[in-house]
Amino acid sequence: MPPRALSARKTPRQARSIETVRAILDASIQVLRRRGLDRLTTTAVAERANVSVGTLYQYFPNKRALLAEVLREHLGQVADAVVNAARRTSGGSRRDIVAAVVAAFVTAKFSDAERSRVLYAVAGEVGGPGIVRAASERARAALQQALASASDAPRDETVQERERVAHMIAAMMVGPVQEGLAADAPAETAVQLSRELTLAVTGYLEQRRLANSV
Amino acid sequence: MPPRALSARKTPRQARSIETVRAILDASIQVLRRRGLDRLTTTAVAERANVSVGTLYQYFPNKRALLAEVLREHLGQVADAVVNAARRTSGGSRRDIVAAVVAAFVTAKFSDAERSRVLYAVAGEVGGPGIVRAASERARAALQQALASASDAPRDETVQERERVAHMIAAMMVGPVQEGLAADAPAETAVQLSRELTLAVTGYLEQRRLANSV
Amino acid sequence: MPPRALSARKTPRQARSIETVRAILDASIQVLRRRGLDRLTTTAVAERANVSVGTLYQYFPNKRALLAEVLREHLGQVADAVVNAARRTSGGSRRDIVAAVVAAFVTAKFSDAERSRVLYAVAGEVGGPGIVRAASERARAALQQALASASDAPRDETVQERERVAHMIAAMMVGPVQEGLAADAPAETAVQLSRELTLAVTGYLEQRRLANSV
Amino acid sequence: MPPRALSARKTPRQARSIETVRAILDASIQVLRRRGLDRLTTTAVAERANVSVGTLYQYFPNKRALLAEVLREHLGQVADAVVNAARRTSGGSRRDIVAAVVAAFVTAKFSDAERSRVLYAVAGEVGGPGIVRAASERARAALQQALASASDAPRDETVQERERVAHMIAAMMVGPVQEGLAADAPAETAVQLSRELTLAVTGYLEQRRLANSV
DNA sequence: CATGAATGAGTCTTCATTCAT
DNA sequence: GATGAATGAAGACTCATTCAT
Repeated sequence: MPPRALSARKTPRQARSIETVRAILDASIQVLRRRGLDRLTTTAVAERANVSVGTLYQYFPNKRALLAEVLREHLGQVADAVVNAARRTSGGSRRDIVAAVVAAFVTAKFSDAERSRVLYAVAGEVGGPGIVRAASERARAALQQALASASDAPRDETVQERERVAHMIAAMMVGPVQEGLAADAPAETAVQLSRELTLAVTGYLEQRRLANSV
Repeated sequence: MPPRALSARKTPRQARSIETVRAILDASIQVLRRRGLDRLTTTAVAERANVSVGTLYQYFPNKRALLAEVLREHLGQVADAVVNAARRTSGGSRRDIVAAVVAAFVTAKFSDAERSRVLYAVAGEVGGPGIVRAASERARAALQQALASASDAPRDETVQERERVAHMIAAMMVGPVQEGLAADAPAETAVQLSRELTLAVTGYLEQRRLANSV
Repeated sequence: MPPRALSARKTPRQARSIETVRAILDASIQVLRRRGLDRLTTTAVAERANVSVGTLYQYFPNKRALLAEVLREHLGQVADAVVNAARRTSGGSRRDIVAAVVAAFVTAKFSDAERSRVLYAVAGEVGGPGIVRAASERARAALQQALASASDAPRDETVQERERVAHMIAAMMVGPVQEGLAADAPAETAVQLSRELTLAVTGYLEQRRLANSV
Repeated sequence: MPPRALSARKTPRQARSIETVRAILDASIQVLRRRGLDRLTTTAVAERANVSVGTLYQYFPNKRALLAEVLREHLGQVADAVVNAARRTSGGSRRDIVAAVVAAFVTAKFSDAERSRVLYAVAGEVGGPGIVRAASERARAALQQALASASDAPRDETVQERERVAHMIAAMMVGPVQEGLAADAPAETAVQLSRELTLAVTGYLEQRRLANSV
């Protein structure tokens, strides 16, 4: 695997190294919080992580790679949550699957709301969209599989349709969650949001069934 | 780019001035396309607009205000389209209203897909979220009013519920459209997307009715 | 007289022109007051004078010439006051001459204290020292002549000595007045200052006599 | 140059750093000499100091702070000289104190005449007057104390009067020295100047005594 | 491996000055 | 003569990245 611009320069093996990388990653989010993306400097990140800039560059080839990693990690966790929910409910009713996935997504995003919020800008950066796509692709695949295995899955659906549906569902959740995060909404919003989103997704599936059965 | 005034420095009155501002605004999008947000320089914009940097600064107090205006204009047009669709179908069935609004939103976004795409990063910038909120607020209000006046509007819905619903619908559309734009999808996608989104929104309303009538 | 960088571009003959130049000169001082020398722009001056920049450049070849004129005018008035005082008291006692000259200088400087204060920075600019020298030269010459004609003038003083003395006296007044202006001192300070300065100058002359008579 | 911090960004601890700061400070004066204040650019200073602009900004937050430091250093040295002279002659006759202080001031100013000269413009800048005041305040305090302790100090003088006198003396010296520096005068002038100033100051004290004893 | 001083290309922004109307 | 939009050279300042210690 040749070194690429957006991947880490070296995979840390030592415990010490792992801690350092952890500190840098966390510090990045702190700085993102306090100063915003366009005033995030590598020096500021290093300072907050209590390491020198040189050390930062020991683990990340450049600033973009650092931010990419931060984003990747966050989205990875969110995707993990969704994948787990999908697997856990696999074989259940479509409504149960949907409810679980929606709840997992919303919870993951709101568990560290500020982080999710500040990372929004990073997602728009160069390379960001690709990372977003990768994560959502993974989530989508799990969701698609779960829905296909649902006890009440429609038998006559093509793979292509299933893909499209899973895509839609994954995408549908993004906007409302983003807006919920942007508002100064507490945990209460999250619950509210889960319910509404579940209704929306369930309703979408229902409408599709009706439309197809005509 | 430190936070500063986001409004224009001088409102152009002369025909000549209007053309100049137009050129600058358009050039900004060109540069956004070719170089991306983080390599967008005021000099590059001025050059592409065939004016001097000085002239650019005659109309915009700083770079951020310029980008804010570009975003504001774009979102304004989208909001206009949605508002018109909502007004046009006001009094009709909820399904018709939804179909019209969804179609208007998708069409507006896809009519200049590249512009929509590149502006995504700008929306994440400082100040961007506020502009996004302003536009979506306008769209949401129109949608809410139209739904309230729908021939099949539920009588027992509170204003608060109506607001929440309109909010959800407006937010639901964002993700799928954004993803559709990110893909190299042609006009075909837009049609597809409209249909699916209409199903989703209609389904959402339907589910809410069922849930409330229990 | 060929056009030089620091002189006005054209001597205004018309009443209208004179008013305009007056307005520009006054506006310069206003701007100096409100924004300070390094934030004084030709546009700001023109605006405050209610003329266009173009008009300003009709009367002054460049910014430096404008500021030079402002300084020249101010120092000219001060020099005039001193010259008049010297002439008026010519033939009187040295003490009377000194008292009159000191009072004239202090009064002229304090009559528009703020103007004197803001012009201090201008005097340090390129060309400023020359203008200062010209004005003080004129004042010094008058003072020298008056002292030479004093009823109690020492008979055995060489021209060179007289020149040196007049120089010293003129220079001695500068520091205390400058400092008085820098403080937020009211008119009271001016009176105080005149007295002290008169003592100092008189004392200086007295000491010189004693020294010479030894 | 908007008003900002006038103090150093980072206090140099390393020997290397101290040298660097020294080089920058000296280079500033060189540039002031060759190009004058208004053509002094941070780049030019950095170049002459053989460092990069970045390094300059590592030690000074902005251009103004740099110039302020240059001025502060110069005036500090002058004040030191005066303070030392005052302390050294403390307890002696007023004439001796005055002679020593005047000589110290003139010598300090003339020892690097060009530097003194070019710094004149800097003193007029925003922030300059404050620095000047601070230095002269220190000098004045020392002078006041020395005069109070003089063997021939008037017993009936109030503290307020003593303050005023010291103020006057400190201020009186400024003008003649400034003018002496502006002329292309060599060391000879300095001697001449010291003598005349001593006469003036002594005369001032004498006149005050006469005035008070009436 | 860590450090952090040094680098300097790259940006934004200002403003004196011109000149077509 | 007056206007003020346009110009663009110039300058302050930042910050990702390197590398000698």
